[in-house]
Amino acid sequence: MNDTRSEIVRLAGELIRSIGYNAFSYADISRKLNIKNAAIHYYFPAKSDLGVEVIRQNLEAFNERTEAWKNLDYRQQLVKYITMHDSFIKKHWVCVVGSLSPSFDTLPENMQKELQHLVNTILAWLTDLLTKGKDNKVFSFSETPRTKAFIIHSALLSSLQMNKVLRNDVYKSIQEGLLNI
Amino acid sequence: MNDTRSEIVRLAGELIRSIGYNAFSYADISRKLNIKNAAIHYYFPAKSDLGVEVIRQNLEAFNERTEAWKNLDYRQQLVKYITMHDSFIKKHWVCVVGSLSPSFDTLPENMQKELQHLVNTILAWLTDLLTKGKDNKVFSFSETPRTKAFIIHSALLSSLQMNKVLRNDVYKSIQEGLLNI
DNA sequence: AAATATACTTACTACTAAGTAAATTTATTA
DNA sequence: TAATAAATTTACTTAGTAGTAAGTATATTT
Repeated sequence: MNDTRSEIVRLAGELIRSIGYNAFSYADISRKLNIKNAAIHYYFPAKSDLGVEVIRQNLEAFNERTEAWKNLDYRQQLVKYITMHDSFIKKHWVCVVGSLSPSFDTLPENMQKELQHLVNTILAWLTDLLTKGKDNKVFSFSETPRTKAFIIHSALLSSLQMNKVLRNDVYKSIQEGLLNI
Repeated sequence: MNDTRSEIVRLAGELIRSIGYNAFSYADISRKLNIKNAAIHYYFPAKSDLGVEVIRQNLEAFNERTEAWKNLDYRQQLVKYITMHDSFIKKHWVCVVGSLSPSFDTLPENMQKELQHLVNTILAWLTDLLTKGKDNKVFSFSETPRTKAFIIHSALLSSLQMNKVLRNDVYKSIQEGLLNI
């Protein structure tokens, strides 16, 4: 993987997190990299190919992280998950899932499939963690682990969105609330 | 307010909830209403004027509803709030806030202001309800009412987004989890 | 050294978007 | 009924957008 290609993907990722998939154009990327529009089409013939690659790399990064956390205790793993996107706050970014989900029906099919795959992977990992943590009395909550996973994931994802709109303390305060299990 | 105008706003609202503000065009609306593009510009010179009106009407509708609920007991009011968007599920719609927030930075300034106003109103109402319910021992939770309001609002909003992506039981299951306070 | 593949640029097509000015039809009022 | 105002169409501009075909310079392989 050469430099230009990975820079394109990196920038596309930033653009998706900050303004969304439909709002960015190949011109946004080519301008910043000092290349021509067509150079991006050389690596990613269709915009959706670039979109798929951003999602794919996000999934890869998630799998690498959770793998790296696997020897931590359950509570520490939950903390890692919940603080995973702390650096997004001052940039006013949302996560890839939070960015793409509301406009899901406008996305090309290959991106829809990849996004579903990403969401399922995240929810499966979190459900598994909550199951083990509950069984071992590390966590205590009344919902099923899967429901609790939905709630935690949803609240986190949308706290990044609220951070864009309100620019206040929502994110920090939701985090504290979620850790309280 | 004449018929054409209100039909334009109604359709714009549907489009925002289903595909988002940036993804819909005046052509989508004019096609369905059998009018010309320019007729929409007569009522809403700029697309952002139409966007503002959709948000404004959403706020108005919220205020009317909460006003209508005010004689119900606290728990019933919470149920009303949490089930407010049940009809969106089979249409795969998200709420206006959930649709516009991720692309907040691409929105024109007048829409940003109106959206902030809407979110603040919702959170203020919900915080107030949770405060009163907690004080009267109707609800029991350990977070502050404001934090709890953030969590409930966030989880709900993003469960609609997840419903678009996963098309399964996320929404119902989050609802049940949230009512359990 | 010749042939070939890689990484682009140039220059374009086809299309869609928001927005506007002027003309025309439809409804309301004097 | 004439004058006026409201609602809309016609016809257009401007400014993008994704995508493509053909060419070129630079490496890499034979």
